[in-house]
Amino acid sequence: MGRPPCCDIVGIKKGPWTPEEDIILVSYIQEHGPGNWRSVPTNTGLLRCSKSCRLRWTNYLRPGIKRGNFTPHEEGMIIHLQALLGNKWAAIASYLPQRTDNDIKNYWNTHLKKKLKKFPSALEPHSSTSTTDQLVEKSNSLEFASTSSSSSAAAAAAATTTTYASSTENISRLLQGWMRSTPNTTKNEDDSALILKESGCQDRDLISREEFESILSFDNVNNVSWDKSTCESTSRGACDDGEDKVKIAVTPENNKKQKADVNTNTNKNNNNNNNPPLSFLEKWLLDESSAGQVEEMNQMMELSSIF
DNA sequence: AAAACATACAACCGCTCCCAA
DNA sequence: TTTGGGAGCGGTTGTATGTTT
Repeated sequence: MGRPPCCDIVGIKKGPWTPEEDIILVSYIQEHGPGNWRSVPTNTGLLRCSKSCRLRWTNYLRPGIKRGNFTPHEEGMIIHLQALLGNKWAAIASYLPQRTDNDIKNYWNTHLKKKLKKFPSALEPHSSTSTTDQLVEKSNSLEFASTSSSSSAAAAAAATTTTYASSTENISRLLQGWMRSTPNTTKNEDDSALILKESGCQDRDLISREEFESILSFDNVNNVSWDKSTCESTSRGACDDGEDKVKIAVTPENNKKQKADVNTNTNKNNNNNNNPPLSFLEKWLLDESSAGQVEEMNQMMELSSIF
């Protein structure tokens, strides 16, 4: 005689979440933090089961979730990680922290499975050797590049965003303020420079104000603003007021710290998700053709649809 | 213009795992 | 050691939206 599933309880609401429910859930988590999902419905008055609340948070409302099209590099990562790990979507998602396991799973089922059926060569192994540091460097720079290149796609997506979607974006914006005030977020200028470096910025790179702010705000740097003093201290460079651009410079100290942080994150990932050793992944991650291969596949797909 | 079909993705369901009592 | 409950994961479904006929 087991108890009935929580979702079978009479009075529990199912189906799409309303903006009002989202706000209630977000404000509750803002106050108490995620976790103890069992108590969320009773404490908030939401007519949802705990599972539904957790799912809504992790797959949709959680800050830092990247929406919109997957980049060729992300595609490549998913394809290779799927080949390596199988349908372990949570484990795969740990390598793509901005994507949810649900998103990756959906993308695999709707896009990649079909593509791979047509072009199984995308799974062929590639060889290369390099250090873990190089892996991280490349991974980060690819991430940065994809963020920039996907801006037009993001803009297009934003143009077609529904009223409801807009409201969830507003919730996300509210959450950014919360994230900045939570512990363990990056707070000082050294860390800001580090984030810029981690985002793929090189010494003396000239990046736009938009990029500068998006990189830093995404990584929860407190009170990032676009003024000369911030630019100078944050990026160890200088604002070009006329051009609205900032010159990035990264000190050797930051490189040192980056290594330490990267190691911490790597260990964390491995501990939490039983991920495979990095040495295997670095082989293909560092392979330039990994992303290119997917692009090539996309081109072939386009051609095949024409003929 | 409308119906039929295809696609994308949010959400649900059922199962397993983990942990505390 | 066993057991019950909570959390997390992967598979699947339902529905909204877009595209084609």
